[in-house]
Amino acid sequence: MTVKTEFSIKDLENLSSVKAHTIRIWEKRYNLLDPDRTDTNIRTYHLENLKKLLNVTFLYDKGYKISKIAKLSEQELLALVQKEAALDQEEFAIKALKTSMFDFDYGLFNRTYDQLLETHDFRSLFFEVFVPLLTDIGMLWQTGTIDPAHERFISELIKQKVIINIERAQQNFEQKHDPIFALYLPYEEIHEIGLLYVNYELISSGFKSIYLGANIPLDSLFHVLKHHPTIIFISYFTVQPERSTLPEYFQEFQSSVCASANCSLWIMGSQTHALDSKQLPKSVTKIANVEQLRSRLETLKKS
DNA sequence: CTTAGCCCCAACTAAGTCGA
DNA sequence: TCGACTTAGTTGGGGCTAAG
Repeated sequence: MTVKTEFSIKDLENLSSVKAHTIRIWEKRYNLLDPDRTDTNIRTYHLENLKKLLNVTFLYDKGYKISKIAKLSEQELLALVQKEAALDQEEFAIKALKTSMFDFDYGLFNRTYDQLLETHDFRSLFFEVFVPLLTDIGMLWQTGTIDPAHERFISELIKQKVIINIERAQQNFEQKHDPIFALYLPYEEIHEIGLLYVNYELISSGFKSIYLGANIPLDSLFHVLKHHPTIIFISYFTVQPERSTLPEYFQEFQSSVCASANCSLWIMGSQTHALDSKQLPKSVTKIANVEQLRSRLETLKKS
């Protein structure tokens, strides 16, 4: 069997569903393709032309203007196609994960997760799929579309995946950098996924961490500090402590936890977003997002 | 010689954008 | 918000060529 290497404009029309007329006008107006010609001026296309046209129509169907597509270089075109394809996959995965939530279907959840891992590392999976999923679920939960059992079910599964990845990172862990971090949640704070993910970031960046977990009163921190005087605490506030009591909380941290030692607390989470960094006590640092956390870790690595 | 397919050009239509 | 301009796709006509 011989492989077809030359195509007529009609072939391209059939393969791409773009009218031959339109292909000609795209060539004329935007120099989209540059086919060879026969002696009698008939267009003949190569496989490369076909591939390009299929990429162009893929983007075109996504709503990109033909004039914009035409301005892209070959590399830009390819990159954009890959990005859109990834978005497609992620959107599809989020739908599948929601379905798994409604059916309490572990199998579907795990299959979807494994599939995503073929094209994503855990970090991008977490941010491109899990975070949007959790945001959506937050909405559904507020509007009463789902009940708490669904929300718990999916959150626990996500938590498990973060934990598995922490464990994996711990297995070939070697502490490369100081200082040590201690992670905890304050009283009544129920959202643990964010903090777990922070733990994952720390360990995979070569920092040692002590994961204290939920419902940790401030005086427990004091005891940790006795063993590790240079430790940095990280906490994640999404519902607790309440915004109005935050200054009080920081005050108490300052006076009862780090009375004599020099210590610091990094705070993350939605409850902290409105805080003004300048008004915080000097031992307390607000970290707006994981991006900022990573750049701080980079700085620590260098020192 | 007819027919089908391709070429190019010009004109039309529809939708979107812009500026007074 | 209204008319002018821009963008993009379609339609049609006239001409050329190859095949039946």
